[in-house]
Amino acid sequence: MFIGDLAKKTGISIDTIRYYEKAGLIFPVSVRKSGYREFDDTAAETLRFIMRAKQLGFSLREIRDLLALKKTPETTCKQVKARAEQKRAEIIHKIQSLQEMKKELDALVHACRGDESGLEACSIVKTLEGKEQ
Amino acid sequence: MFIGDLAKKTGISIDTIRYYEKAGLIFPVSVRKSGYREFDDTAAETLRFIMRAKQLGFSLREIRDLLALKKTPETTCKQVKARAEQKRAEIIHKIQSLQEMKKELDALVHACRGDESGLEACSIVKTLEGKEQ
DNA sequence: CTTGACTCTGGAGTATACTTCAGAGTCAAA
DNA sequence: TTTGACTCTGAAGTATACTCCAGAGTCAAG
Repeated sequence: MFIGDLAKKTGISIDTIRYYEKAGLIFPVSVRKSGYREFDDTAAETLRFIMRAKQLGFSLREIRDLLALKKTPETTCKQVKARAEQKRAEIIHKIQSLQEMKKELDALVHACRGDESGLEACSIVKTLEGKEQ
Repeated sequence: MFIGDLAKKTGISIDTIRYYEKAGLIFPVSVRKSGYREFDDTAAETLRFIMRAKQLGFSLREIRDLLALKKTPETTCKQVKARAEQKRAEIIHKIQSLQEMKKELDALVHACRGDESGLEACSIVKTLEGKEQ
């Protein structure tokens, strides 16, 4: 699979894939003498992981670290586990923040009639008027 | 409260606060003839909201939209509710993605002895070897 | 072996989100 | 009223994450 096929398969542009390779996030399984890169399906999986992680606010550097967990060749088992646990804690924290935000929005949405009436009658707005500028 | 006090209170730099003001995320309660901005505690709350939302992968534009939900002065109740529900759906989606990631990390962490042994013995690495490059 | 689509490298350009700076003016305690 | 810390504006600079481009070379079907 050349880079164009991978791009089509994942919806990520060729330039972005090359950028990710320079940033150490993804690697071709082989490179021909011509410089042509060849990829396999795990590359597509990795790209999907990158997209998901990006949407969740992880930087490319952090994503590179997450991916590195999966192929560290010179650290001990203990170190690998410690990094996995740290990332797990970060993720739990993000989930909690999002759940707080969701709860706030739940309260707003459920209190609101959601009809064509003006804002004077909107309970979302009423609820918030006392709290925000 | 001047901008420096707000900066100390929230840990966000003066310049960043001014940048957020230009981007329409935060506003002083008043501005003196001298140009000096005055803020109140709701500004600090807003800044904390911004920090939280940023960590979760929302762009400044999206955060501005979230904040705008709280003070829309010219739309109908229905429109406000629709936007709240849309943001709620986005947040639910983010939570689901994070929970998938957490599940993956859970499996890795719990399967791992986490001792000083080399990577040949590390179950995290073993688990992933078959899946990633 | 030609041809058209594809890929390469390196560098420049763009959007977002800050960050720094200069030079001028403001605040309020003493 | 002086003084030292603080604030203002506008513009330039930085980091991250792409995005685009030129010019040269490669691939594989016919």
